Amino acid sequence: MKFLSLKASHYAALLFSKRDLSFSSKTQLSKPPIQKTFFKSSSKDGLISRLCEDKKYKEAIDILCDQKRLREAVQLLNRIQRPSALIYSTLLQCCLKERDLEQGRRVHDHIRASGFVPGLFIFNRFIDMYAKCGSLGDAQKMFDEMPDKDLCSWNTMISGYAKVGPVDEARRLFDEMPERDNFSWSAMISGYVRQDRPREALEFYRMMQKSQTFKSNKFTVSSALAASAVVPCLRSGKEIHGYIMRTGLDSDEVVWSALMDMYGKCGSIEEARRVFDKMGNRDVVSWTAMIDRYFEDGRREEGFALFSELMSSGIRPNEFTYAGVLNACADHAAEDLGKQVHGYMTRLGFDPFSFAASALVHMYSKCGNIENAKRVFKGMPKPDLVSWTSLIVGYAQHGQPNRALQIFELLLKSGIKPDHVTFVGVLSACTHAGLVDKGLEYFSSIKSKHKLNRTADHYACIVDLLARAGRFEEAEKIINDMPIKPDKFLWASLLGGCRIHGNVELAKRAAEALFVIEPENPATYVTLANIYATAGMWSEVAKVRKTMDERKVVKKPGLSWIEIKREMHVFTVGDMSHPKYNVIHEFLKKISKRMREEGYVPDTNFVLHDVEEEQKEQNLSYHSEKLAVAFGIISTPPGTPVKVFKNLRTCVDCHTGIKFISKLVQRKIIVRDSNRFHCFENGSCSCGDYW
DNA sequence: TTAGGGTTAG
Repeated sequence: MKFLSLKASHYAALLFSKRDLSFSSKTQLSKPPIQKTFFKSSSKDGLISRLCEDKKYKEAIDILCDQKRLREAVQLLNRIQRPSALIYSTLLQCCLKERDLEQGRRVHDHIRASGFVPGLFIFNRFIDMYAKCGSLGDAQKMFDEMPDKDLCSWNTMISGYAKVGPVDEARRLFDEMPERDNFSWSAMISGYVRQDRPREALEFYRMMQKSQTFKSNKFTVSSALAASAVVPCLRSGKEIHGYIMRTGLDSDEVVWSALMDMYGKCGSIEEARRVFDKMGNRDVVSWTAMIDRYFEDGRREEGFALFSELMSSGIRPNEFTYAGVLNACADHAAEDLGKQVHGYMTRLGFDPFSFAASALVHMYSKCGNIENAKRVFKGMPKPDLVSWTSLIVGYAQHGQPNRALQIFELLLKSGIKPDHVTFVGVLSACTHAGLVDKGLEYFSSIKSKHKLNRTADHYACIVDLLARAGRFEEAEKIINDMPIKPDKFLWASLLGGCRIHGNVELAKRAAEALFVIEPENPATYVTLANIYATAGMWSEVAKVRKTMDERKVVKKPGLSWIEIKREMHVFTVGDMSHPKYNVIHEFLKKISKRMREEGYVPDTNFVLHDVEEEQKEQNLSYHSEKLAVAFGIISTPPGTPVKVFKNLRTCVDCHTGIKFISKLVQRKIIVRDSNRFHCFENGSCSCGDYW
């Protein structure tokens, strides 16, 4: 399972941070400008009852809706003799906003029972509410029942089918429409964008441009820019930019944001920044988009610096902002910074129902602080599927796979339906626990019990599980019978299993498949060579190395990093550039001697080169995770846990070595590698040597 | 007095 994916650009950022290791002083976040808390407003019950006594129901309903007390607001209907259209409209709008279909239906029932005859306006509100609450059937029924339809009814239907439902159905309606206007066109374009069909969105945009009757406006260009960003297509984005400048649409801030975001997503980050700098009215969306584009581009320092600037600008961050920054913290395992962001969120107030809260669970989970992840999760009034899944994955990767499975069972009891990502977490928990048969059961339940389609990820997980356990025949049967094409993750898992069990023949097949899919990935060559090396097949090792040279494949450098006092220290294999290198080296030399006395024997199988044993041992002692662990130990007081992060999987020898180190120095050593967490304590590891 | 746009996670 892909856990920590570092793109080439991320490497650049990490390597850059070797020279300038700390988050710059600008990144030290300043004091928050606003002190305000959501969900702590004093109860307005007294006022509401007074208003009801005075029969001022509309005002009472307004307050209840404002406080998200929709159920009570709808209940008030029973006390009103003849509710006005305005009251129904307010309630429907609130149902729509809260996506509360149940209350929406209750309003509908009330209208039917009361004999109120809805006009066009209320009909349109109903269509909108039903469609956006996900009940397209009801929306369609209302639409068909309407005695008269206006352009707005048609547009509401189109925007509801295109937004949440099948966009092709919206297209059918669009074609059937007696007349169209700008709303109809923009609803279609944005619908295609939302349904992840950006090329068709652009096609629609061009069709509109070509038609003489309709002119593009700020709505259609923003959607078209979003479509260009998703493709991504810089050329069409630039074309739209030109159109915007020619037609004066650049007076709108949303258009500017869309423009900036498009440049960022099309890889022109500098151009995005130029647009951002030129913007007259930057709002929280434009700030958030710019910050996220930096993170996406691996420019962590700039992203955090801009976030810090936002915090002092007086503009209040929203859940998108928090989610973006927290995810960057999660990716870079920057827990201290993540905690700081959490502190700001608590002080400024954040919606515990929102995905900012789930981003917190994710951040703590991925940084290995499962206790905090659990604490945040427990504080959520209604944890969403993402939070549940984050916690499951967190436990799975943190050496408590059985706990992960317990959480999954609790999720099922809560009534929330798991999706395919949840099952990736569940299957990976089984893998980490070595629960092969249990994993097979879950795998089969995805389709039979939960009625979900099994994805390539699920197949990769199950093959991983079987291959690690050495059950290659079953793994091969699943591969042969699967209805979808095996992907690179599946073959890589199989190859990994072959490495553990020294299955040379199957390894060759898996590697061949990988060479077709991604000939540029050095990991395949390295693993295959290691399998040959373990089997003593040195001529084959040489062949693999030759192929690597011919195809100009370069081995991905192993990187480990450690955060000490909010400063990031990055190490590569045999790294001598760190200012404290001498002390680190001295420490490693001394501890190696004590490790041998305790019975440690270096495992030299996993060194690619066919060199003398002694030299191989030398190479191993310089692996980046050992350097980072050593630096962590010498830089912190005795007893402090050491937390190290690695971009690749940890090697067998380092794994054994760190077990010894944890015992000798009496420290808890946590290593997050590209696949999971290893928690070393007193000579053993939480993964139970299963990774 | 209804319908259309930009930031988003496991």
